[in-house]
Amino acid sequence: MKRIIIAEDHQSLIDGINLLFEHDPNFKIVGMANDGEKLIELVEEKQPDVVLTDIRMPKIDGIAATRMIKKQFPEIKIIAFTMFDQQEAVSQMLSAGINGYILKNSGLQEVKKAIETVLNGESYFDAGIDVSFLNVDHSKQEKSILSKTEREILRLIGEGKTSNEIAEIRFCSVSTVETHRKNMMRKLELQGKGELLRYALEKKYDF
Amino acid sequence: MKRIIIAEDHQSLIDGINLLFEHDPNFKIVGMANDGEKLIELVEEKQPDVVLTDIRMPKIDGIAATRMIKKQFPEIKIIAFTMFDQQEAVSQMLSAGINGYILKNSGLQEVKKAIETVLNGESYFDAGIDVSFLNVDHSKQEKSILSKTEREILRLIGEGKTSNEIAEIRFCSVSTVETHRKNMMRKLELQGKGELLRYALEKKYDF
DNA sequence: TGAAATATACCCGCTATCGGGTATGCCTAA
DNA sequence: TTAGGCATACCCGATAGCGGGTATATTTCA
Repeated sequence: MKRIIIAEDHQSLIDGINLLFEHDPNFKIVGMANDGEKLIELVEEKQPDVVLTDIRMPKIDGIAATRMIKKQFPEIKIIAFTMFDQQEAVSQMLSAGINGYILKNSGLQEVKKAIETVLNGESYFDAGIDVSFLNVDHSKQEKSILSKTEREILRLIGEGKTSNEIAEIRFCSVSTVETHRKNMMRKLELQGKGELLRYALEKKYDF
Repeated sequence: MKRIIIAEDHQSLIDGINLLFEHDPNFKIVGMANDGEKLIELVEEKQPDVVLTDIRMPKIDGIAATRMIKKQFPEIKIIAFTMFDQQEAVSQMLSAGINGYILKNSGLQEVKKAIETVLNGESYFDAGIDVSFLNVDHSKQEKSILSKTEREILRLIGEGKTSNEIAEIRFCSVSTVETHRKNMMRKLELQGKGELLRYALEKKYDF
């Protein structure tokens, strides 16, 4: 009998998955969390076979939670259950050591299939996920590594701060902030007005 | 035996609700839709006792769908099932003639309770909803949610398109796009250069 | 040691976005 | 019937963000 923990901030969805496994002797839901912090606590306490987790959650997000769990319990299988089908989310989750990835607009049978597959030692990826980029993307990520200051500024950009505000926060000139912006854009091969903000928001789980 | 139709773009949630009523002789799910258009068709065909609907859905949103259904079949009870607890959404839904309003981060028991309550002729509002404004703010409900065109443009903003590109895509003037931008910023009470992009990115998975 | 990366700061110029308007025709809800 | 929301489109002015530079001091590491 395989033990499962679910982390998901919509209780209605947790209830649904609960019902799915209620009368199945092969699986048992041993814990449910509405945020990442609770998830970590539960995993440490119960040490389940499989974790099903959302990405966007209060307190600790799914990517950070996955990293923490995989570090402590590498044998626990983790499946991301989310509405994101963005490449960024998928690749971040992959680097965090995820075993499967399913989308919420798939049915619950997909959930069951994913759990069975990862317990079998294989990976499971929803058909709706574009995995074609996985071969290409690896080389591109190595040559664009931001420095500490750049990441700090990128984080502030992601928080909605303007260059002016960032300069004030960091006690430096606006020119310096702008230079860092430009250097980041060059490194990340971005172009256009909002692209750095977009990048900051999409990558914000890296910090 | 009461007949229910569900409209919701996350199949997993539909499956969960389905499981909830599967072994209950008092209720029967007679239809499921993944968008508003399908919902209208289904309601006309099946004429259920209760409709459970999301607000943001493809093609026709829940508010418009509710208006259409209530116009044709005023006796059908409609419950909004959504993650929005914004006053605008609640008041729009109220004026559309909704009978109940529950949030997705409530449990499935809440769903059952809501359905039973509205079938009893009463209204049901989730405890998580701020209804305090209903008595006070009745005149002030002009803070509506975004229109169809506005949402379309917001989606394109979220995809990184500039106003110029959006104008080309939609075969309209740049001025029009800019006006919609400004109207959205007014409605959403946003200010500052990147805020609309930020909003678009943060909300884009909620559709 | 010396090249490369990093952090700091400035220059000029461009333009998309934003904050104010105004306007007109259409459609719907009260 | 009529007020209000909606979609369309324009005006002006301000400015933050970007593109393309240059410059210098420090740190890192091969």
